Amino acid sequence: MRALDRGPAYPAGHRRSRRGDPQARRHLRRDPDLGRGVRAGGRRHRRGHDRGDVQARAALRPERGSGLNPVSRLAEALGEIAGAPVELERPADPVHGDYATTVALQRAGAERRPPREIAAEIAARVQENGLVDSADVAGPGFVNLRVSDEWLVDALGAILETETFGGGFAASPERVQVEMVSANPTGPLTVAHARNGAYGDSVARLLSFAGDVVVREYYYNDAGRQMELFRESVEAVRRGEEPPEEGYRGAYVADLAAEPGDPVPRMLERIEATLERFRVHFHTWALQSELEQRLPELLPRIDTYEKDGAVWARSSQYGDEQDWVLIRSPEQGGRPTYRAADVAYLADKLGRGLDRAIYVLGADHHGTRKWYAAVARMLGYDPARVEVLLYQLVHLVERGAAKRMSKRRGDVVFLDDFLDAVGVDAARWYLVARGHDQTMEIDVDLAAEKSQKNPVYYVQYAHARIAGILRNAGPNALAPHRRKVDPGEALANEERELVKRLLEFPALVAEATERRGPHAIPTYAIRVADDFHRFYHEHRVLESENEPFRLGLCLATQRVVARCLDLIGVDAPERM
RNA sequence: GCGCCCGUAGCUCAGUGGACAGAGCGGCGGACUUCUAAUCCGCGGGUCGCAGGUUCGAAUCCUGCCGGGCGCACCA
Repeated sequence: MRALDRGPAYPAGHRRSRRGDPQARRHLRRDPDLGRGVRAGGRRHRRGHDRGDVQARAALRPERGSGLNPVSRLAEALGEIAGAPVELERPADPVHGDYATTVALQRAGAERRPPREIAAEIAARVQENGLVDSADVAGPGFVNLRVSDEWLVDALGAILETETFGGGFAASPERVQVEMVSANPTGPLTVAHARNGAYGDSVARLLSFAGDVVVREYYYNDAGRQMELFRESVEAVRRGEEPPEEGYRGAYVADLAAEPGDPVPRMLERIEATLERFRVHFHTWALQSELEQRLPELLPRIDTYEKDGAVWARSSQYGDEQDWVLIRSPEQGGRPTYRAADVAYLADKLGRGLDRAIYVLGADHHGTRKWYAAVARMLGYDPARVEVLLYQLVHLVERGAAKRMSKRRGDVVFLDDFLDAVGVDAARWYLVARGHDQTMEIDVDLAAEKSQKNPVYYVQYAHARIAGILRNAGPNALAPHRRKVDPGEALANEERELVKRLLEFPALVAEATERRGPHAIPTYAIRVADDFHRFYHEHRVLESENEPFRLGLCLATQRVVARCLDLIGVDAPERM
């Protein structure tokens, strides 16, 4: 059993490290996970409320595990009849029934009996039991099931029982930190960073929905060579000179040069504003310079040695491919490398009561996977507590030709411009709808046009249509007594399909979370919208025979659609 | 050379052991006196990179090859 009432996850020194910065504002942040404002700094606040948060969440979570999920319940009941765990799937072809199981095929080998024979026995017993309308054997040994209208009506009732249908499935809730974006403040965020944010934030939202307590953190190097180059570049422009060879250029550098003072705080401010606009809300910001101050205390904790005047981590003995320099030799300046800060950072994360530290990194950093695991081992922590999530890179295409992004040349598509062109909803949808292991192409020319064809509007429209129906139904239509679903006649095909679609949600969202694959959510949301639009087209809701049932169906659909959209950071509009 | 990821319809992509492989976009043709037509219905389109293997069953798992992306720093 994991302790949930440990001390605060964040010591004061790390809550908000930009104090002293001109723009280290202490704004009250809206925290989507904890459902209330959380001050971005201050230990007292957190200590007083953390435990309560977890318990409040637990109380909001009527659905633990598979207990109340109708499909799981059916599978469990079938499992008892079959004498083996049963998984239900939805056959692609409707003639194969509502649900199917391959349990007979799987057991045939061990039992040394023909699968169809086993399937026939199971089907017969299920039929007798009255759990389903019909159970048939098909093909090599599938058991195809058709559920009754009553079962579907009850199932819809179960969906409507809780607004968090499908959530709260974490086996043992954890304190998780998701560190993402973490771009150095040497320029505005680009669409490449946006993929990081869209992906990482959706994973964070999934974990939160599962029941974990999630904190989003942004880490940046405020002291390294890149920052020097950035400041030098701005200074050069101010003097009317060319930026250094390896420096930064582009219109934004000129803009920063036009105003006096350190450009870094202004850059950070812009980054933060862009992220807020992109609906990625950070709780904490970590600085490399602060972590470096703790090196004297932390480095002795790990396995190091000196060679050629530098201090090395013996990471090759802990699972990495090689050893790495932590402190440069005096000839090279004697400063710590970023890997030294990595050590301090991970020690800090895992030492402050976090169960799991998640890094969201572009595929060009895949080499650091073994490094982080090695650091965890060197520090004496279980490497399973460190998770590195990789996403493939974003390529830009312009006029059919690949465009190489380089921030230094200013040859990029900034996230702000991308959002101006396509809107936040379309951008977030687009960036998370592809599998994270898939390289992604963004056609700069078609970005704006594409937005009108983005399936996100199809899904949002389903939500808005339902909102319209519920508005017209009036405030009393959904009072509990009227939601008692009670179809006056046999359910129509479109109604059955829609209920079954909604019932897929718990398993789908759990798998998406498990696999860290939020792209399954938009794919599913399209299916839900599909089924709803078809239903809508065929049947009237208001003033129909089945109005109570259909209103319940609409409400349940609206909630699932809204949940899907929220999980990927997209708005669910009431009108379109 | 070594490591990670990817090759599925014209294009962008779903589909990590099940039944004839799917969607969007693009093309063609239909449907609104109605709770929103940003919708619905129909048609066309694929040697799932190639070759073996495992399995009752493979786009999916294993091996090898071909093609593409990304890494392999006293840069971050």
